[in-house]
Amino acid sequence: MTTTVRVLLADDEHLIRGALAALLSLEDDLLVVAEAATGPEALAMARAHAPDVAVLDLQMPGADGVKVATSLRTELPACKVLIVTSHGRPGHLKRALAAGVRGFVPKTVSAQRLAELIRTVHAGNRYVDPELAADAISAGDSPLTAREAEVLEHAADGAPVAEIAERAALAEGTVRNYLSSAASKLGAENRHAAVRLARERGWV
Amino acid sequence: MTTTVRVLLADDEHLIRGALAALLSLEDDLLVVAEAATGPEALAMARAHAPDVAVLDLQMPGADGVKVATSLRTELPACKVLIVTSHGRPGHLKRALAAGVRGFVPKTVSAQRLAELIRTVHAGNRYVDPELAADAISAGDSPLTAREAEVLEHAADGAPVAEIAERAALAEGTVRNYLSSAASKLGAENRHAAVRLARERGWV
DNA sequence: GTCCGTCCCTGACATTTGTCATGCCCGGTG
DNA sequence: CACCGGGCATGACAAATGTCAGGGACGGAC
Repeated sequence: MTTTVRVLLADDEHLIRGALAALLSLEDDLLVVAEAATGPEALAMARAHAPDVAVLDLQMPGADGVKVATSLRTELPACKVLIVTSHGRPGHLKRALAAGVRGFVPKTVSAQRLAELIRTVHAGNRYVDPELAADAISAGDSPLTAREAEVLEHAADGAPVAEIAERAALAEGTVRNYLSSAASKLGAENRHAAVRLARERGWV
Repeated sequence: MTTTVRVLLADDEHLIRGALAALLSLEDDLLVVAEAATGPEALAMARAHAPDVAVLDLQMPGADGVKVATSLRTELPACKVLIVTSHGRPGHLKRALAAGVRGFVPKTVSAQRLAELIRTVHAGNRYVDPELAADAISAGDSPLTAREAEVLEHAADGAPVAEIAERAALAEGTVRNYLSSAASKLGAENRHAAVRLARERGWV
């Protein structure tokens, strides 16, 4: 005998969410009990409906899937989290696993496969997409120190050094130093390319 | 009496494409005759099946929705194009309309609404999402000259000026000049922020 | 035809950014 | 304890970037 799995669906794209809800409803052991379009909404819905499995998009307005997962971990430990994403960055996978996420797959999987995976994580097992896992392993850990990452983040929008220095409460020379060492660690020509690379790998 | 509308579905995310195909099939006047995951594939499928309406994702590997639309316009003038997108940048809408696209909507619409819109464009009418249209109008036209845009594009990945100069066959001083004027037109502090802004508005 | 505005292009100069040598503090090792 | 090694922080110098004034080409207005 199979019990019914109560599912929460969170994705900012109505089109996908609705379509997915319809498709998952075709599986007679899955029941979509709630939908959400933003991070905070997902959290509220989870509190209200206490689903067995939460399917979260990685990028949502308000709070991303990993942040929601972190909150759920403490508030609803019984609720398993499965993350789906369009652009899989290595660092995100690592953060997701650290947040107690049970599954991590790209949106290129079929709905059929997603249904299977919902059952898999509900049964207490884990699953991460092999390709994303390989990427994460080959990309490895972030080589950046805490300050380097912090400064790089402040530099992300192309702000001049003076502004970064003020925001980080550091001397300009120090900021330049961190940016420079971050860039060389990442193999980038300059800080802007470094920002791009760090973003791609999910390290900022 | 309503005739059957033959639809081509192109999106790189299996999950969405499959779900969408299933949902649109519920409408008895819509028939999904082909699916594609990349730009070139969409083009090939369109040639093979000559659909009435092509529903294209804006961002796909190989060639984006607008490029595909441009090719379709000459090869299959009878095929109406409807573009769906997750992140609507003002400039994209403009380029899309210039390419003869009949509809332009964000992925936040419901499947029900999408089905209606497929009928709308099939009937020969146009439809663009009001909010996206408002954004496009308020953002206005690109204030950048041809050269400014070209140089800005070369600068997009954070390359040093010397490299940009070589790629564009210009003196370094000239390149700096274009970058500077582009930045000031966009109200950016420096060229990197300028690149970011131009991207957001879809001007590069 | 001549004027005016705009785009395209350039080199010289000022400013910002990247690199280097250096010093402090802290935790782990012998 | 004395000695690393690594992260944190700084200022001085070299290199890249941004700014400026100006010149040539072209098209539309008068």
